[in-house]
Amino acid sequence: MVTEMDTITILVVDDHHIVRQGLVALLKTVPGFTVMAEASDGAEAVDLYAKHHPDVTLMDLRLPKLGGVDAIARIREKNPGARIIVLTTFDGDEDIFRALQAGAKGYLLKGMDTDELTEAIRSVYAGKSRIPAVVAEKLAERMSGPALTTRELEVLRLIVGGRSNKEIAGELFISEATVKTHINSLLSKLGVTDRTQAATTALQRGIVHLDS
Amino acid sequence: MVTEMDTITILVVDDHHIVRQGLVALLKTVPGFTVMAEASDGAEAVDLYAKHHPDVTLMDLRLPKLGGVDAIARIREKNPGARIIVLTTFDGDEDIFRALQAGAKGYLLKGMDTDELTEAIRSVYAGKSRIPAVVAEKLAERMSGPALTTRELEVLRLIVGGRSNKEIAGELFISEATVKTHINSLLSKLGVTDRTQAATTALQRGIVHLDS
DNA sequence: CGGCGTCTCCATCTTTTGATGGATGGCGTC
DNA sequence: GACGCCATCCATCAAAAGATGGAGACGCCG
Repeated sequence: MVTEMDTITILVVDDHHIVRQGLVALLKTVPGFTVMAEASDGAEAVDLYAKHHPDVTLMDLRLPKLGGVDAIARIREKNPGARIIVLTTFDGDEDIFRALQAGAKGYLLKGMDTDELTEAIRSVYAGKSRIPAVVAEKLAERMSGPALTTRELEVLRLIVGGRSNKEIAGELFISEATVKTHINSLLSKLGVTDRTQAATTALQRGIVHLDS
Repeated sequence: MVTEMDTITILVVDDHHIVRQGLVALLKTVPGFTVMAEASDGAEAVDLYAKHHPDVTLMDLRLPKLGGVDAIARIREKNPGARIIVLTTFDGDEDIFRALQAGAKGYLLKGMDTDELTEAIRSVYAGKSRIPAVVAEKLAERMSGPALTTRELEVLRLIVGGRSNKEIAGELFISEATVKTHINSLLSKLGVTDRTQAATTALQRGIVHLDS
């Protein structure tokens, strides 16, 4: 139960200065919310969490130095009760999934209005978790397929990297035939029929990222 | 020349509520800047520009209804003197290029600090254009290669869409052999060796987008 | 006009890719 | 330990993709 008197302390984590400003400005208008700290990368987020122990943390996933997912994991490692809301411009399902695995309690899309944001913060603060319908849907879709094995993921990453089967075989020290087997199973797991589709859907679903 | 007395009126265009708030909050702290209007999509941006004629427009490229590039083009069609700064989280070179083609005078990345932002606004207001080094570099890189033809672009889009050569041939009413020719030339223009690389670099360079 | 560039189109040959079927070894459960 | 389960590995064969060389159509400029 949250009384009118309580003030919810918040840590904001985002590498974009403008977004941080936006969140602070937005949250300042809501009575009962206090932004107690701001971090611009994952490592700083971990430090600031340890120092301030905010009630709720709003965290972007794409962060320099230490990724959002890892930051969440580290924070919750030492503070299992940490209430963290992921706030991102839709990166793809896989990131959502991993963030929730790592212990995020909510997942919000930038571009939501103030009401949605404040309501989510209050919900999560109250111990509930909060996943918007769009996200839940994507999540369910992702769940449908079986998970890729470690090897399959490695191969997939190399495919997205533009390597040929021969090159993949060389880099993984396996035969080209084996590479094909892995490709075959990952193709069927992803529900596609060739490597190009595998690459694009992997990117779309956020299973791998283009490092630009 | 800008005197101390002048106030620069600004139109902010971004579909993310939070980003708009951030910009407004940020700009409010700078004396001489006035955010006179905010738009959340391209169509609204065009309308509000016509209504207010701001000195400078800050515009995101990824917008609902009417894309940022098109919005820039429409605004400058009627107002050739319009000073527009693109403000985006790096979408890929092609978008930068098209935005500048459409008449954008500056290109900023979200995540820049207040000084860079204000300086860019003042520069553009003064009639100069302002492209950060990172962006200029990418732009030069893009310029290096020859442009894809209309047909090649169509084929490329279908490749990214996961179509086979046979399917592409069917959709474009040409023979499969012809498809291969187009692919061959676009491969060399993109500087890659197969369709998967073509797909990923096309996405990376923002030549095509995954519509998710 | 004549030549030049370029976009479009097509056929043949080689390489790569993907489909299929099957073998090995680890790991947990009963 | 015996069993199934699954990840990993491999070989063979058909299909798709890519390299190469070349032809006709069109606009542009000297």
